[in-house]
Amino acid sequence: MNSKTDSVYQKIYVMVSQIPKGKVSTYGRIAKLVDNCTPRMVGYAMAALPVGSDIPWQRVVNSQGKISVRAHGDPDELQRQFLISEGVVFRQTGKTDLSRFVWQGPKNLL
DNA sequence: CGGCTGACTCTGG
DNA sequence: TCCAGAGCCAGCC
Repeated sequence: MNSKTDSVYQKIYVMVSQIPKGKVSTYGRIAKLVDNCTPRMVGYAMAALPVGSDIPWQRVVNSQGKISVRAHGDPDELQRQFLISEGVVFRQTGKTDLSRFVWQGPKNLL
């Protein structure tokens, strides 16, 4: 991986792409997986994604296990539908069970 | 080079 | 449990 040619955003996109179906991850967790990255950077990187991108941005939620509302792009309810169709269960509070669906990271694959 | 933008997290009340 | 404020940094004009 040429991290020198890849921007921080690109690293984030690659990391998000590693999230398996039926699992979710948080901005903060992705940030810890990516070197020199902060939770905001992850959010900003997602915000820069075009609609219908190859990146499973839908599997990224905030630390509360809830879907963050965005100004542009796909609506939050669409993101919720995507996760539900993947097997992720949402509580009536609008939050998902992170202790059950959160992606522990690539180390789990090693 | 300077200013604007933005899908967050943490802490305290 | 919910709400407000502060900290934070890469991209793109």
